[in-house]
Amino acid sequence: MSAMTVDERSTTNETFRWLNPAESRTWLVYLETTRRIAERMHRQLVADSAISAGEYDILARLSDAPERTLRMSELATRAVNSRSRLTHAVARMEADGLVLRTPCPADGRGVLCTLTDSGQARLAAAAPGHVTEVLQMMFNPLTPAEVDQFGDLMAKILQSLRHEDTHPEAPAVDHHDD
Amino acid sequence: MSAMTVDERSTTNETFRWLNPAESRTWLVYLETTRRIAERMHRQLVADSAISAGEYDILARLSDAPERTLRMSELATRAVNSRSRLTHAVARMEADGLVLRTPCPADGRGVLCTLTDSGQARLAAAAPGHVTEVLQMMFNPLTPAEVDQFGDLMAKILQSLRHEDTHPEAPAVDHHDD
DNA sequence: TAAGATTGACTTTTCAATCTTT
DNA sequence: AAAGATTGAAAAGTCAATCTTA
Repeated sequence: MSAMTVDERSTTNETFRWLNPAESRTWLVYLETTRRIAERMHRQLVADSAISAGEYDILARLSDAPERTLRMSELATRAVNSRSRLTHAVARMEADGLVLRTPCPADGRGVLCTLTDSGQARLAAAAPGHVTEVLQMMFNPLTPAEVDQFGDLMAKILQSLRHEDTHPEAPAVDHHDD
Repeated sequence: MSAMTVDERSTTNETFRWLNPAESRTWLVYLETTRRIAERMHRQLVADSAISAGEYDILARLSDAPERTLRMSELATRAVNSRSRLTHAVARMEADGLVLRTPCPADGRGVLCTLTDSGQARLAAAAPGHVTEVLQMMFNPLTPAEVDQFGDLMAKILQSLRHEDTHPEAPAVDHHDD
């Protein structure tokens, strides 16, 4: 994705600029690394436990929730995003007996999604292999100090992403030179 | 995806362990951050330029290649992965006039994929908006030193990933305590 | 009217053949 | 037989309604 290097800046308005070499290199490494990690994570889960990465995520969120239960909207926010994708995914998982849906007593519009014993068992069977893969992919190559550094940098980016999602149109750049 | 916390270690063999708190935190931040970045990148491209992130990637790889041309297998490796996904995607893009396929003269099995002028124009139109989004998402919140740090950490992980893909079954852990 | 969730149509991806050339 | 690429059917995801309750 390095057609940052297309030299066409005629559509520019305002203070547009391209990526500098350091940014470009970091961005390319970022793209390849994240793509590979997602791919390997998914493959390992499917091969060893017959669940997709998205399904694992859903099971994990439910497992951590009180009563192993979460409202669909909450689950969508925490796990996969997209309401309708979650509905489709949960419908498939319910057919497989991994989760269970019940009307929400407190709010007639809501639906509660609960992890079944079977779902919990599937998660428990999948978790060690998944964690081993995560360790091998991401943490074995890093020292403890680097693990923290990496987390800090990611957190800094994430904070900015969340901020921009909450306050759209707010550029969030520091303009100390105008 | 924090069902690293499932306390079931019976399926363990060898020297299995769970993530420690620092690793767990970094992993969760990593997952949310990368998911958000991929999502925003894709949305911005579709909204502003009517192309998907995957299509942008294909256009960009071709644009950087000599003669704006790459063999399908090479393009698959560099861009999207999966042979058949690339075939389907390129078929759609060819129908839209963005790329062109021709038999490979050197190897009768191969197929060359070439970026058309129309495809180049589409890429040029999309690139500034895309780069602006990348800057805003990833680089505005970081100092130049942090950009390098981040790139270095990612590169370290990537190197290990590539190594494991090349040498399967080689754990690549340092066992300085046995 | 808005929020929560679902539905169905359409698009994209995956997976397992298949076909051709080396 | 193996590599490069394609195909078509099945699975998953997206998007724009739709339905129900607050």
